[in-house]
Amino acid sequence: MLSPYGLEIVESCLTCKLRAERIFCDLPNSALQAFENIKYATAYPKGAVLFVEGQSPRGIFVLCKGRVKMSICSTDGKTLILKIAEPGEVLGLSATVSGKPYELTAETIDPCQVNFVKREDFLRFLKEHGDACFRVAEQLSEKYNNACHEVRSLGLSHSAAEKLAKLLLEWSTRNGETAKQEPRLKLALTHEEIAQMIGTSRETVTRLFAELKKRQIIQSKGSTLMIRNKGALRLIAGA
Amino acid sequence: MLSPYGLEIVESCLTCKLRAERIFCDLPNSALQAFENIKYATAYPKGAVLFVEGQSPRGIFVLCKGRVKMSICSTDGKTLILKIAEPGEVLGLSATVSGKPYELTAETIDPCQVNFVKREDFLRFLKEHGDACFRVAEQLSEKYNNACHEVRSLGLSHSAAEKLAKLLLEWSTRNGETAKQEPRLKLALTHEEIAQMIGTSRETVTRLFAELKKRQIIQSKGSTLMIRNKGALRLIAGA
DNA sequence: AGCCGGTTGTGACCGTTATCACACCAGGGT
DNA sequence: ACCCTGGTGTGATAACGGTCACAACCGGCT
Repeated sequence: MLSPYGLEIVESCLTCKLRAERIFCDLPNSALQAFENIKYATAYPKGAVLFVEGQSPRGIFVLCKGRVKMSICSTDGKTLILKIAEPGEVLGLSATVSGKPYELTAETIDPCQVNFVKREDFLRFLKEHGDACFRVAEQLSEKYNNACHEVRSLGLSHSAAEKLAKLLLEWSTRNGETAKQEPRLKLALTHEEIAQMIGTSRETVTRLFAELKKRQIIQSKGSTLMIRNKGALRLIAGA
Repeated sequence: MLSPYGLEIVESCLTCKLRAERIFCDLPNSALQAFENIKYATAYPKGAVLFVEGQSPRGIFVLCKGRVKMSICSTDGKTLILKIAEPGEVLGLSATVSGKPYELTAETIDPCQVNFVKREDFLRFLKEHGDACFRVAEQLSEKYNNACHEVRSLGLSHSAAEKLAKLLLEWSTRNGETAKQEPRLKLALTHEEIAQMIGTSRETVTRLFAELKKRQIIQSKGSTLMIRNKGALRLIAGA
């Protein structure tokens, strides 16, 4: 079957082939069946806003397909991207558990498939399924861990160069490029967005990239970026 | 009874008078009894290190009395204080749940009473007590929320002045001084430590305080600080 | 009293980076 | 071909804040 935004919808969690790899989805069948009954399978186009920071929590969004930009934003319009969520992640979890407002804004950057669960339903589900509750704790730990990394990067770096280098190195540890001498990665974000990820200005990012290219540390063709000198990059990252 | 560091030890969680006010301690009696059996009541002097970031998790530390400084630290020795933990908080929780290394360092800044629970015991306890598991999720949400605030402050502020103003305003919302026109607060930290909380240098903090005093926004006698112009402070904080 | 360590105050200097202001260059639509 | 829009390169300028270097201060100790 084909959905609105050119997505093939996975109808049921029970038959989802991606289950085993995911932290949250991989539950015993009884719990999964219960989950099945309270979830709403939905799809969003690129650029859709799932929730906005400050809203009181309506429920959780389990991301099945596509990527979602998680950000905070100041009164004067400056935006900071905390992370790009990947399939398998549960969005809005901490707010839904605690009842406090969403602390982030979630905006799709691909067409996305999402399972939504209303807050009351979800809380009831947790009370009834202890094992799911533990998974939630695990997911929250994961998120906390992430946030700590962000704090470390933002708070302990001396320069924008350091933060950019850290980001590139982190990206290069994905997609099985970890071990490679000269890892490649797809630059899926604009300079503006990268700037928002490391808390600096767009111009600075552009200049830093130019600098890195001049020093032969990176190289790019099209949207593919190749790290030619991992050592030098690590040096800049301050480790 | 009197303990090593001049602390009066609360022997049992079951009779602890502080229970009701605390998020984690307030559990049904059956769970609390089980908790009682696996916890070790311990006491630490001021300056003791409960755990260090990067260590693999030995277990959780429930803080009953005293304050604990939670910080991260870079390779070159720079320190960033994320928060000062107060009684009732559970330290090392996310690492213990996920099994990943502690992401923070915990150091007592008062004589402290702490209930320690070994990781295996704690995980078993969680499996057997669904309601406790939910409390853990709540605590983790709380911590995540905190971390997000830290990220916001570090990442979206334009200046050190802004961050300091935010910190002072946050402090002033404690101790029931919230509503007051000219809230007072005890300055329990040195300029150095304040600097580490907002990710700036000690000298900058000193200069900022001088500036604020000159502009009659704050006033201090001894270790007591009085906010004389909340409006102006809020303006500096950018809200 | 005198000495000490830790803390606070202050000046000078200089690097990093935000900001503004453009030029430039795709790609898409008409 | 044209324009537009959104992304990218690059210079000039100013300010914020880190760092170094001291002086001043304030307990506590002997």
